[in-house]
Amino acid sequence: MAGNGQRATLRTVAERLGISVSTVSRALSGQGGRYRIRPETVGAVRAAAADLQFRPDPVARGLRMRRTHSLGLVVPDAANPFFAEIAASVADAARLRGHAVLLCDSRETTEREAEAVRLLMDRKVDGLIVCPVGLRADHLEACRAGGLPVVVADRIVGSPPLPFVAADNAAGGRMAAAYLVKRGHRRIGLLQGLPGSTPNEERKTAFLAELARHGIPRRLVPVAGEEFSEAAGAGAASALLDRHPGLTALFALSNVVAMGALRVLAARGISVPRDLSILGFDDHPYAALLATPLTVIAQPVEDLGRRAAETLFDRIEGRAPSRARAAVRLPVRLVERASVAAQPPDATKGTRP
Amino acid sequence: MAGNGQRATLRTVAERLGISVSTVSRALSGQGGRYRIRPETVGAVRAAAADLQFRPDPVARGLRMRRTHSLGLVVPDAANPFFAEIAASVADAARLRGHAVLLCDSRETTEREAEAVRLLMDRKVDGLIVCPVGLRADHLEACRAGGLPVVVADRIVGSPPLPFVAADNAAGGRMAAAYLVKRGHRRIGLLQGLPGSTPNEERKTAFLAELARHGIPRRLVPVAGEEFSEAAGAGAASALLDRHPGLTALFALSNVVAMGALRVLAARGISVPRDLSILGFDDHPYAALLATPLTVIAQPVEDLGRRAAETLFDRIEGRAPSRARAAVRLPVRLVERASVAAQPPDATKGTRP
DNA sequence: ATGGCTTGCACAAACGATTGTGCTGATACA
DNA sequence: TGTATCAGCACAATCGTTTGTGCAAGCCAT
Repeated sequence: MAGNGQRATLRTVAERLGISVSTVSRALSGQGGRYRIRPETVGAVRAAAADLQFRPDPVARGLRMRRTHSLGLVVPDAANPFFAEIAASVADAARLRGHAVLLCDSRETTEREAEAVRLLMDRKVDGLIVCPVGLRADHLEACRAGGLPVVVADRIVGSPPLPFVAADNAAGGRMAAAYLVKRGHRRIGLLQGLPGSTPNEERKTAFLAELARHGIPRRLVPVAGEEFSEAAGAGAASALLDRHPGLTALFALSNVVAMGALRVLAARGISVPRDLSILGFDDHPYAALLATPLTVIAQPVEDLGRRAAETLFDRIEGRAPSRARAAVRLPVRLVERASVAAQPPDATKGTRP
Repeated sequence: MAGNGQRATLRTVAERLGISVSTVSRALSGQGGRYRIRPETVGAVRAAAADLQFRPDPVARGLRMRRTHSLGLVVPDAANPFFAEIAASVADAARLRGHAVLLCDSRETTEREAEAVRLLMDRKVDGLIVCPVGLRADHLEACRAGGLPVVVADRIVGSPPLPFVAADNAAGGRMAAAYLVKRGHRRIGLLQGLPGSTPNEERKTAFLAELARHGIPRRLVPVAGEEFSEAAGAGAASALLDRHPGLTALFALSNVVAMGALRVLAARGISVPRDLSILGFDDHPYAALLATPLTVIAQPVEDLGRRAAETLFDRIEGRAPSRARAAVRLPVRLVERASVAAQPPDATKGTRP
């Protein structure tokens, strides 16, 4: 071991052995056979490289190869447990492949997201995983056009859709409706997230359709909410409570929306599930420890990140043509806790809420 | 605008103007004055660059300049709300400086942490923010020795300590003790995290000292727990409850430890704070919505990340010599909710628990 | 002995930026 | 007229890799 301060480069190794850099490069990259390097030479190179603790410089390699072995991850809010878990699982998947993860937080704005995408493209990441904020996807389409593999997670954007990994939102919506009905609820309010976004529309549409199948037409189901945020969830809950006092249950289309609702219920002294039942979309680590353990439709968040990374690697490594459409749907499941009460069948069935 | 598919390089710009790359480089980097480039030339270069949408390649620049304008962030668990929020604030601070953030998750093991540090050093990050897992810090000392700026956050490691940004743990310990005593508690158990780690020792020492000042000697304060994890917190809570049934309050030294304790209390049907009071270290977004809104010693988590990034940039940009010791302490505060009951003064005062 | 084939490696050109050092023409000055 | 000075730019090396091609030496066959 020759720890002479400076980092070893190919040249260091080559000079020590009195051979050329190209030979060293080929010997180390396993191209010894293809380029007819003598096995003894390869052995000597390996030994010298190990001895000098040679590690190829990813920056130089990136310049030459136009591949940086890194990928970009853009999330709307890195502090949100949902995206934090996605980040964790993406980081893990990337590590296994020897890739680095460049993390950007779009702070829930499309401008920041576009800026992040530009930054990451400039940095020559090999691929991009984006949990898009909103509805437009020009900047993402541009990546695809530029030949940069992109996979979106959670939400689906673009037409035709960009390759995506998402939860089976429709199934979740149906399960939610069926469950609430089974528990005897018929006057149900819907706390939605961002209207027009895929998770919102898929969940909402399936939910309303399933309610309709059970004899509750959609005009009897009040809907409120304008985005996926705690504040919007609180606002939506307040609005619904004020305008439709007869509701017995609320279905919140995301974890933060549910949390916003819980805060206003707590503030108003409304007891869950005695006075009002709540069903949420998205689980989170502390849902079971809440004042009322929250019953939820849980997404497999960790899988979401892992599958997104795998889908991306398929494209990066050319196993899937980058023009191919990937469409991965992950199953959701109902986690029954205590926030949805069994509602005694009542006479007001079908009453306009 | 000439969108001819390929990205513009310095050469593209130079050729369009019929001048050399070096002139273009200097004109764009504001070195026009130092190198006596004619102002009209500079203007023409700027215009052409804008027209061609030239953006310098960070990879090539990184190779030449040995500065990548990126920084590494290593956390023990990216999905933990505490570290997720640190990640979010670091990402934001980095964005403001035009730096990218490379995120690594050490999964709470020192080996992974060392591996991550190696990866990041290889990638030539300009600096490193590490939330260390454990007690040893050889790999971090090695960075410092190698001239790579390092700042540790949350925990303090190394001797002499690496530059750090941490909460005022001792003050937190004192506040906790004083508060519990003020509420009438005298038989108190301590649920610790990783023994030997700085947050743990600072919090514990100050807590026990303050209790002693109030006439509760440390031999009367049972301590359990071996690491900062929910499982360990649960185990420690079980052990304390079994061996010291007379306790009226528990002080948990981290958020996850408190959560573990809450789970066993819930499982055992012990009501908080009626049967037992709980005080936690670390706030989190949903603490107020828990079955019993948790009273905590809150750390300014966002500041922790931001200050760590700022401290790092000071070193990267040479404002602080990298041999200088940075030692930033951030104030903590008591957030009073409902998990600590006022304990009636009792006759068993001083009784061995 | 000579031509051709293989073996085993070296040379050099990229990749795209930065930067020290020339080099040329014009002006100024003696 | 000769030369010193300066403006204004070009040339080329460099960072550390990868990779197409060239080129000697050895071997075989004729």
